Amino acid sequence: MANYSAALDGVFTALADPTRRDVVRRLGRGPRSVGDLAREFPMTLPSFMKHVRTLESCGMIRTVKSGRVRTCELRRERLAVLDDWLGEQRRIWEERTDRLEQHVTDPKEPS
Amino acid sequence: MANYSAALDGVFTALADPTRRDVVRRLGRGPRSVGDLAREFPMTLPSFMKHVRTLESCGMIRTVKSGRVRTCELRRERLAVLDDWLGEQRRIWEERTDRLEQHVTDPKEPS
DNA sequence: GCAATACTTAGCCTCATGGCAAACTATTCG
DNA sequence: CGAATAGTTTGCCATGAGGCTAAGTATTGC
Repeated sequence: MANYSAALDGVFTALADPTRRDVVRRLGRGPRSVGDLAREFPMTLPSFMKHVRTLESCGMIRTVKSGRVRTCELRRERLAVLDDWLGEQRRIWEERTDRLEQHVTDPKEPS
Repeated sequence: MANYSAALDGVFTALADPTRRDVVRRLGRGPRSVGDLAREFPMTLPSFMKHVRTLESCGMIRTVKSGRVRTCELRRERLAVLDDWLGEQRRIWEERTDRLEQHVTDPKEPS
């Protein structure tokens, strides 16, 4: 469970941008080519490609070039890092809640 | 379920920084003062305060100043926006999976 | 082969982010 | 009151993110 920090940095940063979240959402319905996706966003292709590269380098998507077309596919399993982080948070909260309840149950606990 | 985009921007951006994730983790164990927290990070107080403000303005924490001490408290419920987003993603994926399975079940489906 | 298509690369610009030091304000302790 | 404590404000800086245009490369259709 060591240090997922770099992975978390990448995934959270990638998803912090609405364009990239939108790409993830669209790719959820199935693979698409870069150009095909890009047409749906109000920016130039080079700009859009940066988002694709960002998503790829944090592992959220996989891309393959075949001929002159680059196809993007979502890597759903990558969101596990978010689940893990959320899970860890909740574990910490529950520990705390347990401690608090213990104080209530056993009021002669030293302050 | 309209447009959580601004909230998502804020929360994802806040959590994209390791210092801020760390603050969230520490606050999971209970409220702390700014100075108390700051001592555990290798940066100056003003720099640290920026992180606190970022977390506060996206709603991840609440802070109250009493006397000369500002106390920070986690707002656990704020992570619901992440749960919602993850949930929406999964819903989309499942819809897709259903469609794919339908093609397998009913192979005379037109291409 | 030539033109159109689908990216890629290069270079540039602007703004936001994260960090700093110095100086200031407001509380609290002795 | 005066000093120490706990933040806060200000101003500065370097870097990186996200966007653009222009020009280049590699495929594919006619």
